[in-house]
Amino acid sequence: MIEVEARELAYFVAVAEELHFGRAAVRLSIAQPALSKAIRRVEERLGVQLFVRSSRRVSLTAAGEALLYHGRHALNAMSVAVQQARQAGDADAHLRLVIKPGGDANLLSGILTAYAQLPDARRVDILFGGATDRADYVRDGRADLALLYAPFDDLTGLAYEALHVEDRVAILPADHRLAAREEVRLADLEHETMPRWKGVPGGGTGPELVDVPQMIQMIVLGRTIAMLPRSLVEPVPPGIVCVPVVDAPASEIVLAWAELDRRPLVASFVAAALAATGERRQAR
Amino acid sequence: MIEVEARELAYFVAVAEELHFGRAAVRLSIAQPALSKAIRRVEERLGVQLFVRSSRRVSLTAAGEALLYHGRHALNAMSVAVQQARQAGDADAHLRLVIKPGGDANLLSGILTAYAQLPDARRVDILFGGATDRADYVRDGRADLALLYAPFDDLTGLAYEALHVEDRVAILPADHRLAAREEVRLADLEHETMPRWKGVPGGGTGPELVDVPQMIQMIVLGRTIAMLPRSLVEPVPPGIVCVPVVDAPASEIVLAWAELDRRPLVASFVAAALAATGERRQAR
DNA sequence: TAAAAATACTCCATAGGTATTTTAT
DNA sequence: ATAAAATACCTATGGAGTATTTTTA
Repeated sequence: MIEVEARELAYFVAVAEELHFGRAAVRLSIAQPALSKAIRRVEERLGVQLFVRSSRRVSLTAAGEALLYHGRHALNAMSVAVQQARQAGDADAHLRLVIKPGGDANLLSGILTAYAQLPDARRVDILFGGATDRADYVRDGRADLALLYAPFDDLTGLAYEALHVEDRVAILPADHRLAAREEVRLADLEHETMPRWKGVPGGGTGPELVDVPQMIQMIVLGRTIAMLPRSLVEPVPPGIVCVPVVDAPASEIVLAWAELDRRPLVASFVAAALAATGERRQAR
Repeated sequence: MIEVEARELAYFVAVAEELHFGRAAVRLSIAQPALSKAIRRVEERLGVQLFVRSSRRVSLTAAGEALLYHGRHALNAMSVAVQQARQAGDADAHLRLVIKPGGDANLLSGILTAYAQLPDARRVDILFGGATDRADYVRDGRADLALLYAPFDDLTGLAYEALHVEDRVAILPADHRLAAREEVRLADLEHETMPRWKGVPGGGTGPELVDVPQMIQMIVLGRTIAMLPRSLVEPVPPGIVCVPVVDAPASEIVLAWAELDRRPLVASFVAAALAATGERRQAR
């Protein structure tokens, strides 16, 4: 029935990430021959080669790529199962909500107030995640809920409800050629310098930015412009102008949780949040 | 790092399903004391009790319920990882599409023809699943793609594209009081006898049905009426009348695949299917 | 020739077996 | 009284260690 043990899969993932048996063995705190043997064992049982080895280079086969991708997910699911069991044992564990500092569009206090009214309300721990990893907090069980932005965040594996829909604005220095416009279109911004966001692949050709204050700096200096949901630049700092981008896809603030997490505990919070923000949208 | 091995988790799931250490041990082909010890070991490492045992009854704790639910998913993910690795090693494996016999609304031949034109087309194996388990074929890796019905099938863990949207019709015997109507509303059907479908919890109060031909029988006999997407009763058999239900949520035929499956192989088929059916809808 | 993986072997931790006891209905 | 889980004890498989050899850029 069980073809590969979780430990063996973790060994494989370590080697696949390091592409070096020696370093992977160190990372796993086992000896290199034991690791070599374990991987060979797995290859034998699966009947496929996972690595192409030479004494100078280790690389993944197509089968190895597939096992790395799905294996990471399986290991994550194993650890989630353990965490959920632990937490279910603790009858009055706190709810954990992860947000981006300053990224709640002023919805949070209303939500928390509404939730606190419920008879089954638990204490809520607010965790501060980065711009890009809050979804992972939920996927790997470090948090129960997250405030995320659609369509920016990857919502794979999550269920969600939209709390707030807002238009997107171009954020321009006050002396920019488009700053006086009532509205702009995506085509107007086509040749403008847009920033890259740290940890996010793709994006524009401009400076690499870490957070909004730094972005404001760069815009005031005329080094870049940006396009964001309006709430992220409220209040509008001096020297900056926000112009609605009428044809950009709308941005949504969504409350997300693990798709598999059907605890009433979580549903209650979501219901309270929806009531507090007055939105009704269809859940997945 | 690894807190519970896959084998231990499988042991736990077996006991949780049987609620009996002896029977679970038989099912797992190990001795009962070994199983008792393994479960105790897991409980010890997790620091939570999973079962309440007496010599007459075994039952799950809240922690056990959580571990059963998430553990099943984790074990499934482990087995999917293994299967995907095996299949990736086989460079010209077939695509596996699961459908319900007669449930393709005549879309299938067009899709297959369009797909066969592609330069990277593989052979397509058509699997026949039951009314309710086709989604599971995809979730556990027995199939790569499925034709499903929204909102009937549970699409958790799947990504999908809608191929065809159709209205729902009330299926009535020719002598029914509503049979002459141009259209009906849900309220008109409120006190009618609706069938239960085998393997589907809930539903109406009428006879338990296995398939559409049997349903037709029961409707002709006046034992029940039903409401289904129109394509499932094409051509309309004699003695039967279909009347559109104007306020029922629309039914969609969707082409679904595992959310985590991002193989170009699958994407190609989906693209061909969309082109062949002429629909464009947003994927998840 | 040197870095790195594979092989050879040894050992022991532990999963699993059998026999028996304890427990709760 | 009895069904069923837990405990006691034993065995052996195989995972992991050290030392060494093989491989190829």
